[in-house]
Amino acid sequence: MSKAKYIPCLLSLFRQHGYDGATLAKISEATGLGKASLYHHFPNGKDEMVNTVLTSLQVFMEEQILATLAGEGEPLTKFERMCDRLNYVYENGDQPCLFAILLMGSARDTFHDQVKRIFQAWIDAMVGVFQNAGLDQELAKRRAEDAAIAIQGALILTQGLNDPRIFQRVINELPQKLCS
Amino acid sequence: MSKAKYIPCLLSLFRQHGYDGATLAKISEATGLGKASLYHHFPNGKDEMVNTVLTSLQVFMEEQILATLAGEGEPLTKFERMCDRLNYVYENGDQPCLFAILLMGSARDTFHDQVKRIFQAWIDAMVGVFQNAGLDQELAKRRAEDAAIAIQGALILTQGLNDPRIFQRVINELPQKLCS
DNA sequence: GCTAGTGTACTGTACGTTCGGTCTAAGATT
DNA sequence: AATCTTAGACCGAACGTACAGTACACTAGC
Repeated sequence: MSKAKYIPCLLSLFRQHGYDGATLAKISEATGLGKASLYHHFPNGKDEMVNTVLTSLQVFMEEQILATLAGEGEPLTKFERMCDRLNYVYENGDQPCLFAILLMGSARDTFHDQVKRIFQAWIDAMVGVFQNAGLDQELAKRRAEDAAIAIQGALILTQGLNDPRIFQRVINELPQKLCS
Repeated sequence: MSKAKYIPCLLSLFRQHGYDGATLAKISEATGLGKASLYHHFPNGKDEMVNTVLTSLQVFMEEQILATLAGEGEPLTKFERMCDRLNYVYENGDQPCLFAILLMGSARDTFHDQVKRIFQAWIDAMVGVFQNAGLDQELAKRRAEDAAIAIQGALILTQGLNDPRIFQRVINELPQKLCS
């Protein structure tokens, strides 16, 4: 499955231009592959490219974040690790969230279900941490949602104001905030 | 300026389909105007339609939210009013934020500056409230940013999970949270 | 000689935009 | 009062372009 080779490039393109803005011409230029080659690797076209990237992000989350949250350790340590990994995917706030992008373009219908599952799994994993720490279910759910809200909101505002310091501040403060 | 007549319809379309997804064909169908008639009202095409909607949202914010924040009254009352107005524009969380949509499509470059100004003005207005209440500048800025983050993040998560209760909870809790 | 991968040239479609014009209603002219 | 003029709202049909996607012959490496 040599598709993996093109994931970073595709991710970057979809984040920069959105689903509709990332045309096959741009993808062809960025990957260095002719259209025919793109369709050789991704027979189902653009949607398959997005799906591949989306799945790789899902795997990253499961292996790097959900696994940590579900594993052994202090809640604070887990959330620090989570924020470190989020900081890595979003490149210190320089990159927008592909999930949000897909939710806001014409491809919403196609990918909404998958995005929903990813969001839900992430929140559920955080809820687990809070419940293990003794919080009741309602409070655990609220805190987990608030964490996701803070990350997503920070990414939007960082994009809107063109100021990565906003994302960095949120990422730095979040672990403490969640454990207080 | 009969353009105003079509703003609600256009806003709805751009929020539902995004900039690229809202094609002239769909706009024509939704407004009941032929494509050529659309160009009679908006000689500069789609960009002018977006700009008209964007400007009307800016005016709404200035008149309904920024004016309140800058006026007389208790901070808590001001933020309650702000959240009430936000709840109205976003239709209880059913509608996504047009600013975020424009930041994430292929039209980012065209509208980024205007969106940035709107975000900045909103945050500045909130900073003013906090400073009037005696908070130092740094803390005021952080809290104002956190408010915007909470709103934007809640909208994303509400869209992603298809659960307006998330937005409603954030809107309900926000005024108290900002004043504590 | 087979196969994964590629380049070129092409297809049909859907896009934003423009053209040329009709219809209506209100004012002005006779 | 009847006719002419004008301006704005409107629209069907078409334009050129750029899109996603395809056909097919070719090549390099096994």
